[in-house]
Amino acid sequence: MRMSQFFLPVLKDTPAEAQIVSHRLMLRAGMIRQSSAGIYSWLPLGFRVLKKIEQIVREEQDATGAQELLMPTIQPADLWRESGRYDDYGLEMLRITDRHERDMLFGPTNEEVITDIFRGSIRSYRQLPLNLYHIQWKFRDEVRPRFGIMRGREFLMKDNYSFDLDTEAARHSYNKMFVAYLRTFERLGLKAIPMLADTGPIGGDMSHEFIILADTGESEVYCHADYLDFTAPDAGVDYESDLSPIIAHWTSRYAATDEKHDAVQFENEVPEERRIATRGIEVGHIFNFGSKYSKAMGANVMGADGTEVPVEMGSYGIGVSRLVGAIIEASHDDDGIIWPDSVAPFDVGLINLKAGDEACDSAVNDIYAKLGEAGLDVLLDDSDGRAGGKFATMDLIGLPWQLIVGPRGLKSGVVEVKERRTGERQELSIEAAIASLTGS
RNA sequence: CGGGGAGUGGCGCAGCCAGGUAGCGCAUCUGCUUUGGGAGCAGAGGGUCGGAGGUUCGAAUCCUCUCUCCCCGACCA
Repeated sequence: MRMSQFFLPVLKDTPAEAQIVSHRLMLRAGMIRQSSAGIYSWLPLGFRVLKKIEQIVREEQDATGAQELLMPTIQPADLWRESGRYDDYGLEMLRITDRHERDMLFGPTNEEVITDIFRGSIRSYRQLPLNLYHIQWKFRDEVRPRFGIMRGREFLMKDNYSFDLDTEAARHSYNKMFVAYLRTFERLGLKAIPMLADTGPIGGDMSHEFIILADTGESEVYCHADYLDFTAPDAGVDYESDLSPIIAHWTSRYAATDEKHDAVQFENEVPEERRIATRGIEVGHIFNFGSKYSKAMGANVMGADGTEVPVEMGSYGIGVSRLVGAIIEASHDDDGIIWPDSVAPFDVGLINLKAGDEACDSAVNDIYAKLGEAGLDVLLDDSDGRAGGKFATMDLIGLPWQLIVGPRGLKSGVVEVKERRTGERQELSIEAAIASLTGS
């Protein structure tokens, strides 16, 4: 992509409304624009990142055997009356009336719709287990949206729903998602720590929030520093095998949000120098709720013994749009964003320091073509701006690598490769620079 | 929902208290010079001052109502 043709409205000044760093950087880097409180448009650069994250989430879901579908944003109120949540959900639910005066709503979540789909088509335990997910926009009419995309009213969420015959099978479905989440967040370049979460009236230990540590997080969290060195299971993990050892490992140290925090236990279990007390951002939440919805909505299956039982369900959410902000909170410096390779909107920023100069233009066009052929996504700054502005913009939008081509270097046959994360620069021949970026 | 703050050109702001017909920086456009970390000079364009009502000879400025946005708190699978 040539920057001269790319819609990238970067801002030099920080917009007054933005308080936290991810919000400021997303606005400045031309990733989003606010439409109204808690509702944003995604501009091309931001949308690229959103899609990259979405794709990683999708791949890790598919690896577990979960199947993607797509449910609507607008749902009928009647389904929610059946589950009993129409009145319970409160003002956070955006209620809509259509032209026939039917009560509708913009879905804040999808348990009712998925349960309706399930009960209409599944009759037998032989069709289980089943895990369905979608990645869809949600709307929750928060009293006070804030932190830009991190706590918006409209947000993109991956949510899935597992269906099993009994609690043992449901636990396995739960464990699968636990492992998939560890892998997903690791691929996104994040250290996400599973923390025991409140299960409400359901009880039990089958609910975890996945939290990344960040000063700007919304909740206070306490955990053992060992978690920072844990590594997620690799891609070869067998989801049909017994996953409980992995879960045991990842729940072996103290980790709790303030609602579940026990100061005495924390001090007893964690040596002082290993205690982490900071703030965190919730990026995922997995939950088993048994037969709460299946009972209320009549989602039953016939068991092997010929008796009909309500299906055991769980739901699992990842805040896809929130992750964009969360990654920035975890990875930035004074100059701007530092994208992990896996979600960067482009792989390389190619800077032509002197557009219009014959030698620079031809070298840059040649490099651009070769990097493209090698499968890299390149953003070429072919504008006729000044060097300082180009460097500042490239640092701001945070592409992992910069390749800087200027008349001075070209005279001695070299270009500069800069790693955004470390700031390290290397002068290399054009061929060597291409080779280092393409890994060949 | 309680408390606080703000709406003036695309962005950041001044002007408001002590009413007199809108200004600064950045950005944009033109020209010249410049060119490796957000250039200089000269010129130009762009604003129903959030909206509605009122007071006044005259309102960005005073009064009333209203809308929107932000911050703190409460709230939040």
